[in-house]
Amino acid sequence: MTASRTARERVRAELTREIVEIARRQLATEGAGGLSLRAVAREMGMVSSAIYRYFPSRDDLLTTLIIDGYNALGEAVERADAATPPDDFPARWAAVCHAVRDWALAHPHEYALLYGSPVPGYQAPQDTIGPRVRDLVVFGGILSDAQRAGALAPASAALDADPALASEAEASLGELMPEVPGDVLLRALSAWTSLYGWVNFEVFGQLQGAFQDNGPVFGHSVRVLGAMIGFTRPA
Amino acid sequence: MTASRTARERVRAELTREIVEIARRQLATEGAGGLSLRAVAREMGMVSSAIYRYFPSRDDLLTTLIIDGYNALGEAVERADAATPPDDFPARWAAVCHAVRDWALAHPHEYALLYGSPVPGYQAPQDTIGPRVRDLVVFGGILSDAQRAGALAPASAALDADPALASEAEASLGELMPEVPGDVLLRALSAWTSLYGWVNFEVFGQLQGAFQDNGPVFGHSVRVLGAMIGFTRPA
DNA sequence: CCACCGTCAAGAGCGGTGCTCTCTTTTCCT
DNA sequence: AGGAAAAGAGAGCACCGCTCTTGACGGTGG
Repeated sequence: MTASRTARERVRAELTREIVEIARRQLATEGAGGLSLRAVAREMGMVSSAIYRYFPSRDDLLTTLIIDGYNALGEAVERADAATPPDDFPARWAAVCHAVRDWALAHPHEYALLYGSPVPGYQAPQDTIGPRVRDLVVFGGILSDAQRAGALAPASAALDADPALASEAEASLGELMPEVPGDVLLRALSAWTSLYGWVNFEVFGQLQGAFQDNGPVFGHSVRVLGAMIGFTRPA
Repeated sequence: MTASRTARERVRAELTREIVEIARRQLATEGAGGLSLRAVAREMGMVSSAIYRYFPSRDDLLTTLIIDGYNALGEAVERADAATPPDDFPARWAAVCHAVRDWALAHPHEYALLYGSPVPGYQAPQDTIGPRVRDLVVFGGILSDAQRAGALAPASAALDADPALASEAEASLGELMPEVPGDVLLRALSAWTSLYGWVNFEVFGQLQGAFQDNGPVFGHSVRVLGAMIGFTRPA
């Protein structure tokens, strides 16, 4: 009974998958603005209105692509972290950074969809908040592990944060990265924004021609930021 | 003679200005994607094709808005820096940072146009490179001044950069911020990306709900980054 | 076995877009 | 005053997202 029903549902799932795939390819070549339901339909040999059986609107298709994007980036980051010795915290931080940059450079339009200007009139639904923080979860794990292993420098006295600020940071980030003191969380936040700031600059062409090869500069920046966070090498 | 000629040219300049103004208002309310030449024409009581007498394409209008945006941001940064005691380098750095953030939060759509995903199919012409770096020029001035005043910490031995990297940084950024050693330039670059990374996150809604008020967190982050760059307080 | 009913593709159509072309009107210069 | 240059008006092209209606297909209950 379900077999026959799934017969229909299977072709539906397959078509849905194909739509998303074609859409992603168009996204990769044309960018988010160039994604056109009619073009997807054309490429599938469908009529444009038929697409609406599968995605009620362009925004819904976009949402799917966004969620997929966050998941792809998150997986890349998770893989990079998992492939690094768990007690070498500077290396894990560097692995995460390079994973983010590499993925972004490999999928610039998808990255733009995730971290660029929000699509006008598009409001991200709640479904995106889970996948959206997968990279942050990995980063939080590294921080927590380092803290537990005593491999995180304490806050420097010269730069201690307002205690209220530190505790607010602990409250809002404590779930993702428990046990890490607020001071360190705030430093880590700066490093995190620097990572994504760099990638934004690079993907969006802001530092075009500044360096012959951005890779080494990025690598050095990652080391500097790791030191700012306070990671110490394994004993 | 020129008076009569300017009679026509004056109305042309006036209309051009009005087009840009309406376009900027639409940009502010609708976002870059919602900018429509037809809507601008409607609001002016013109026919859509008449707009093309003033801007040959939508992209050209966008370019004007972009240049204006860079100039507005640059001016805000310059003003903030000029209003700060010239020998208080941490304060000047902080002033620049807050100027960038404040302007971005006040003009989110214009900011998105400058630092968000590039508009698909749009290639920034050469005219933008001048205004584009006005903020960076200010930052470079602060760095150079601090260096000359001996108010910049030298590179820490533990984090010295590859000499080739440092010299490449000096070569590519030396014009904007002369006399600053490459090591420091690389640290400053990290701080700069952190600044814009933060503002990106905030303007694009990425850290929605993370903090009650982002302002103090940003302020602290700016102090941390200033310390990372190596600014020291005036004697 | 078959009639039924839900699912789906197809097509036409609406209002919108950027942009081009032609035609007329206005303005300026000689 | 007359001709050239500039500007506005209008129609039209190809595209877009999206909606509505129509007809066909196919799994399911009687």
